[in-house]
Amino acid sequence: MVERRLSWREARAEILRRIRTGIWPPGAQIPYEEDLAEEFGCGRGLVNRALQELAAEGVVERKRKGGTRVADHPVRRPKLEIPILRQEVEARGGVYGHLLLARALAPAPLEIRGRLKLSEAAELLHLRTLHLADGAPYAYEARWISPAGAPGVLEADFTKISANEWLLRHAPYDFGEMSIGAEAAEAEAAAILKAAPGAPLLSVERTTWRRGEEEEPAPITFARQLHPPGHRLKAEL
Amino acid sequence: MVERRLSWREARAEILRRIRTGIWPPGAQIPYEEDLAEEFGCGRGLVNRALQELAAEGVVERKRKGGTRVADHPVRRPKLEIPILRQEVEARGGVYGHLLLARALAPAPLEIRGRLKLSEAAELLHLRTLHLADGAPYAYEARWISPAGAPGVLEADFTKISANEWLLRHAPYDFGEMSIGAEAAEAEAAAILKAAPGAPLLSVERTTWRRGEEEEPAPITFARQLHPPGHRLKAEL
DNA sequence: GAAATTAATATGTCCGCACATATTCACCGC
DNA sequence: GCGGTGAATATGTGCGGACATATTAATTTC
Repeated sequence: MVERRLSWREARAEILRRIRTGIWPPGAQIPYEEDLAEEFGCGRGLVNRALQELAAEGVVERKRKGGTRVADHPVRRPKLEIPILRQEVEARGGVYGHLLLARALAPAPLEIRGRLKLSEAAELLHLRTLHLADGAPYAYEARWISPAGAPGVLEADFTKISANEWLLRHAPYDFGEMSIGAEAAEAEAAAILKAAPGAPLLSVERTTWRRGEEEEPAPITFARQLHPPGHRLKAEL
Repeated sequence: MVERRLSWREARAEILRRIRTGIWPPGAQIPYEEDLAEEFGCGRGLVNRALQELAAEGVVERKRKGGTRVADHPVRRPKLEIPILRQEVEARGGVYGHLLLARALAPAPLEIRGRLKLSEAAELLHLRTLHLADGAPYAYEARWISPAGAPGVLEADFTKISANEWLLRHAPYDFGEMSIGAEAAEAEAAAILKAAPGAPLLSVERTTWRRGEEEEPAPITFARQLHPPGHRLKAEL
């Protein structure tokens, strides 16, 4: 039971607490909005808002007539902090820099075509960039960009602005995927990152698409960033 | 300009569109709620709701008196998928299992004390567990649990239920951190995970706390999971 | 008894209003 | 000028009511 009159944020917190502590276990039916509103001493609107947020987060499932129930797997979605390299570096008080090591327009390798879900073998812009923090290697990036998904990309000068930032500005994506793993440094990456060959590198891959008006989603870019040994990504739970 | 009367979801989408397409560039001031409400043909409440969601996502920044402006770096927070091993395994259609390799009550090592921000050298429950997917090594976990933060933990039988799930059920956390990196397999981990010594392992560390009523937050647990080579974490952008 | 219709119900959406709260800005006295 | 004071203002929160919509349950009809 609750004593005070709750705000909608407090109501959400209280509901979440009851789910987390097992008072309302997964699959259980939650009291109706009106009943909760009465218990919490607030209007139905506030309970509705709280429950809608929880539903959006995947904690509960709601159906008209049939009420609200706790999701089978109440999800906790950790939020990864800033995946944009420049911000990552500057947030730590470092000076960001980048070097364009290679630039080429070439047919997409098979692996990349798969990542971007490209049916035909289109020509892609391929870039290799070294990102620096305070002059030290921070990430070695291999990137493929679809000129169809990012108009104007062939004219851009990526020695001045990083591909990451250019794309963010000129070809914003609608959705994408990210994948994180550990890889052994092969010779080239080891040399560039000043790591020992075979050293464990953190690998971060990103693929992004743009959703057309009524067409099929168009791939924009695929990028793989390799971080030197010791690098860690942080997230909040 | 907009023709139809918009719902709050449509309003949010329209505002997001204007930001993404650069009509309202980063740093720009957004019209006031009332003006937008008039343009969208809806009440201020709906515009308020739309803008609040965008503010919660970090797309815009709002201040009382001073209005709403587009964030300098309209943030995209990738959502990591299910970090709970059992669900991770079962979602891929695998059979989950786990083996308790070691259990001991011992004073906290210095490194762990630092992670949990423990001032005194309290005794912690230390566990080493091998998580399995279809019988194959999936993750090798080293975990320290504070009996103070997780009452009853000393009586739990972790051969039957994994520490992860026991904690989720009996000592839910309020907040925590997560850190992801790549490490070379030392001898013990390599043997247990059936990997070559020195092979690149994905390391996932989690620390969780519970927020007391009015007291200081109490640490619950710190866990480090090492995944065999090739393992990748997925996230949506 | 099966199928179609109707009623009941819980959530979804929205409005108009009111008041709280934080911040800015103009004004005032010195 | 300079610091303090108070009004103006945009957002934050909340209520109560209304109607829409989807789904289930009950009822009627064949």
